[in-house]
Amino acid sequence: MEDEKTLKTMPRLDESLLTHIPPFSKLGLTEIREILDQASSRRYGEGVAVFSEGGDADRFFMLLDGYIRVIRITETGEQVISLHIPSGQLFGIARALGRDTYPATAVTASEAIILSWPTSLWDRFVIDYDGFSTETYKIVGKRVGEMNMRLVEMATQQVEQRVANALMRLINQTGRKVEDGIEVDFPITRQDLSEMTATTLHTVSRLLSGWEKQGLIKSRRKRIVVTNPHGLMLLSQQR
Amino acid sequence: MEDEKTLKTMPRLDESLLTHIPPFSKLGLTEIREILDQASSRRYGEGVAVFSEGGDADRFFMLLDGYIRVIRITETGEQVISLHIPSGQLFGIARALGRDTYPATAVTASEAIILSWPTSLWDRFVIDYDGFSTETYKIVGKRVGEMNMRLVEMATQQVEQRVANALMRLINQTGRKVEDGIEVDFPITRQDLSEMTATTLHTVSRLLSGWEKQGLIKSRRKRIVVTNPHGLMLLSQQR
DNA sequence: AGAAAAGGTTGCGCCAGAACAACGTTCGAT
DNA sequence: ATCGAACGTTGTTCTGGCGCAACCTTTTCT
Repeated sequence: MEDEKTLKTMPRLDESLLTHIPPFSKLGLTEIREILDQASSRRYGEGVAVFSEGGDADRFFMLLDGYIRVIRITETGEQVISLHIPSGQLFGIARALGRDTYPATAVTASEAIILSWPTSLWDRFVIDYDGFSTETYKIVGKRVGEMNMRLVEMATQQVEQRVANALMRLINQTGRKVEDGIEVDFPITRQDLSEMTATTLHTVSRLLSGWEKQGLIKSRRKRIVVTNPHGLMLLSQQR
Repeated sequence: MEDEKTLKTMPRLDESLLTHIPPFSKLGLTEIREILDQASSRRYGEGVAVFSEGGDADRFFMLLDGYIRVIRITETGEQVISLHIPSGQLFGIARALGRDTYPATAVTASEAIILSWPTSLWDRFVIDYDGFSTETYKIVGKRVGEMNMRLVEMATQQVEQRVANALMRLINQTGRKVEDGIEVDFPITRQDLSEMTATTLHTVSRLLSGWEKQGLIKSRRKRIVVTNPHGLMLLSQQR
């Protein structure tokens, strides 16, 4: 769980890694080259903490491949998953929100490849690269919007709707087409889903069993395939 | 509820209005003068919508006096209060998050005096006034932090704790000292509190009655005085 | 291979708090 | 002063889903 910092600066990162990613997509190749030359790259195993709540926000990150879960832990030890980050997004950008410690913990939900830069470079990026700031805040805006949606959901919806919603969101954002439907693209347990929807793993298990009987999903250990997205959507909206 | 736009440009707004307010406090008097000269000022009655969810984000606002409630309304017509904004803060800054419509509705929780500028000036402010952007994002960061806290609360705490928390937050952020304690500085109903904490007005009423019997608070219609903040805090933390 | 750990299922009892209901109180309008 | 609307209280009933428990299945470790 401890992340021993083995930051290796890869001698040659391919420019094409970034050319289609929002905060960089408006930049020229030379600029992207500059940015990459200052980045560290690292592979993380599944379930590893990239940074921890309260820690010094000394670096910011870009997820090249894999998935990241942003979690918070309460005084009583319960976990709450506040966000999933798909590949191609910046995260740990405390600096952009005027913070100097990380407000939450980031854990890899699957194997991941992550670029990072020292936070001291943030201001330089903002100044030097046109559009970088604007594009970044669009991402922030989206995340704020998502959090807001979840707040409203938690305040007004029943457990079944919330879990259905969470699952829909997962397959929309991180779904991968498989033969009989769309599969959540990283290992996910009942417990994880319960921590995303403020319920217990038991309730999630019962719901998934029910849905499987209705032919909406198929699931095996840590894997969920949604075979009938439309049916699931109806569930998430009903009432 | 409809707000007929009677935007009057006040001939002389006092510079001292802004000199101690974060995004402006680092600016010189001439810069503040410039900013004020471009602002419209308006008084709003209680319970008036300043802008509405989904509406064109054509202006951004600064609350000079009073309180603003940021609400969202679900398909089924339920309200959820997602934020209270105290005087001295910017709001409706959709532009800062790369949005071109307002993501929520802002309603005055009390009489209010509000400055506003056309959104087109936002970029100009960011460019022209040093530190404006940074200070603004600190505010955004704080709000994101608050939303996150509420998410965790809703996911892990019982109703009693949530309501106690909400009340603590209200008196900390907007409290006004009165003879026998600290009073919430704007009219607030049981319904309002229930919309902040995802419960019903009945449950809130019962809780407040209980707390009053325990000597923690005193309340009359639309007014709540916390007479024993420490005791309330214990409640909000317990378990 | 065998054991242990992690993940998943299912049954059952219980209770916090929602839903429903009826009534009291305060405020503002005329 | 009267009336109606908004706000608040309190009693009773009912249920979603949590807590607890027992057990099964798959994966990982040695």
